[in-house]
Amino acid sequence: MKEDLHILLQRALQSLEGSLRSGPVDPQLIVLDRARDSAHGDFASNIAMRLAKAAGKPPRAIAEAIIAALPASPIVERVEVAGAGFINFFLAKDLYARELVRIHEQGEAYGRHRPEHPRKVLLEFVSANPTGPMHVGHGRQAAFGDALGNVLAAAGDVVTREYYINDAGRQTEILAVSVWVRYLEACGEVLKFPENGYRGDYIRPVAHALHQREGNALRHPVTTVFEGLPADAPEGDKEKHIDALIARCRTLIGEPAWERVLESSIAAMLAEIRDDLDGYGVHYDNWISERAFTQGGAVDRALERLRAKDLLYVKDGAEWFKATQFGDDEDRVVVRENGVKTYFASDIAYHLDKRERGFDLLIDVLGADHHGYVTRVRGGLQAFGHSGDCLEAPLIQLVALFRNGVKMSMGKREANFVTLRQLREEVGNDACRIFYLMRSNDQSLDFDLDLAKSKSNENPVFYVQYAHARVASVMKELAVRGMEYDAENARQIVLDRGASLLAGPQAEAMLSCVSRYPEVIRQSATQRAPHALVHYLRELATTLHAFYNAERVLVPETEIRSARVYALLAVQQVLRNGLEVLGVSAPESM
RNA sequence: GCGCCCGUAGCUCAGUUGGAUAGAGCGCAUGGCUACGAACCAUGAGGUCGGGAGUUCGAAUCUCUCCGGGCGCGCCA
Repeated sequence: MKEDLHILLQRALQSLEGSLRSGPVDPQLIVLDRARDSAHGDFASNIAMRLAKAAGKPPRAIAEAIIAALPASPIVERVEVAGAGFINFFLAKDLYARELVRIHEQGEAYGRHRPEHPRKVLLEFVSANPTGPMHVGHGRQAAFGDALGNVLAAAGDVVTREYYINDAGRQTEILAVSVWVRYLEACGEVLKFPENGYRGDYIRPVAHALHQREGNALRHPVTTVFEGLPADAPEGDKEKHIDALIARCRTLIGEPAWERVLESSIAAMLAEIRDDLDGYGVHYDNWISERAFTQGGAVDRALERLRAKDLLYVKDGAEWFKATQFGDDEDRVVVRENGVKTYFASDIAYHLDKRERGFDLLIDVLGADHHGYVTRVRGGLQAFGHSGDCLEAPLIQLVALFRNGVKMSMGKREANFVTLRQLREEVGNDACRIFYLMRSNDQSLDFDLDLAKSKSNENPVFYVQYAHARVASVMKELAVRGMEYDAENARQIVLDRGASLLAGPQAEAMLSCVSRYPEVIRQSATQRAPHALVHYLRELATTLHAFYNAERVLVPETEIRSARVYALLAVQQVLRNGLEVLGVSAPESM
């Protein structure tokens, strides 16, 4: 609807190029918005005001000229100049009724855009370390990433979802040693658990499984294990302590056994994460293992290329990347003094690989605490000649969980924290997702458990789902009463007399709102803002509820009934499409 | 100290390529079920858009500055 109008405006401006003294007008410049006040018509454009300065003419004069140059079209009833130079479009009355027909014809595809040359987008999100279960912060990232992927796909991008498994590096070694220490306990040893280990209960089953497989083969007396290690916190340094413990473990049990512990621990954590995401309805196209990626030599090759470009140098025994050349605050280490490559090194290679796989746009959904990291990764891409713009990193602000009005602690190394699974089981997937998605990603979120569970009106999921179910209920009632509804017949009635049959403030508001859906999808994609869709769906549900309360649907008059049912089914379709994009179910009854 | 995010109605928040009278939900007040689901609807009260300055036809939106809150600033990931 909006696109048709946009084309008319473009044509008008093209024909005026000479007289406006402003040269060709970039179509991007043409802003066309829904009028907030119906007195201003259906759509309004401020293009005349934007051109006024360059053209050296008053906005209203330009507006008049544009209107005069506007090609005749059946969709436009009349056009006015208003205010400082707004061009207000009043559309043909039957246009909204015709849009209903379009919704019925396109069904699930309504609102989806099909550009000629779709972008290839790589969307990486969650990528939580496989060192424990996902927490409520990951839940927000998962909901956002998944919905954003759906929104982009609906807007016409080809989206690939990827999970990068951080299964290399120190954190996984800490995981393995945590499992081993719990294993020692399972063997009957009594000891003090390291401060910097993963102390969560989820470690214990992994340790018990290890005990079942290995028996006491990896058991060593506590005195041997801790003999001569640097002191743990609070007296000593917990980092030094755990690193020494890792080294001790590897010596005592041997490298082959260490590898078994490491791999089985990671596999167990990863299985739980995949299971969690699966249960949450989040599915990936690719799972990329950092270890496999590194072992394939990709990181070494990337570093070699950087050396060849003279973008690495050695200082203090470590090798550094000249990140400052690309806007970072300081240069960054890629190879540590001990010869081990940093996570950043593999991330450079990984992002380079994404581009070399042919993706136009890379999106990393990150927790807000990673914001300082983005510049250097972008710098890595720029070092290989890629534009910095090809990487975007929407930051997801923190989630604070409240129960009974009390904020709950969330550290992964703490014994007790609320997992995503617990949250889902407590409040349900749908409420969970909507709650996460209704706020802008750069707004921190207080997740009130009691509120999400209470089925109160403050949780819009019920409101929107109820609107959807309500239409289903009307259809059931129609059948119960034995009333006639023929879709083809209704279509013809709406095409012929839709504007008059669906008149009245509530019907008009509903029809106008439902026709906005394609615009909302586009805007939501452009702004990387799934929450805009949540707000829209709530608004659409409002117009449906208002219409339902104002007008009786199942009336004896066939034409009126058909038109109203036809309209409700169209709104229901759009609600379903929108909920689908958000990853929320659209129930027939509640 | 530096960087990023946030500050809008009593509460939680929408509103960013600058546009017409700043919106929604909750809460509060009042009203609506003997006909399709009242998990709903209708009406109303409620604002110096954190403060100040600037840019211009026009600023919640852009710039500067100050205040307040959150998060980062590792040879961790």
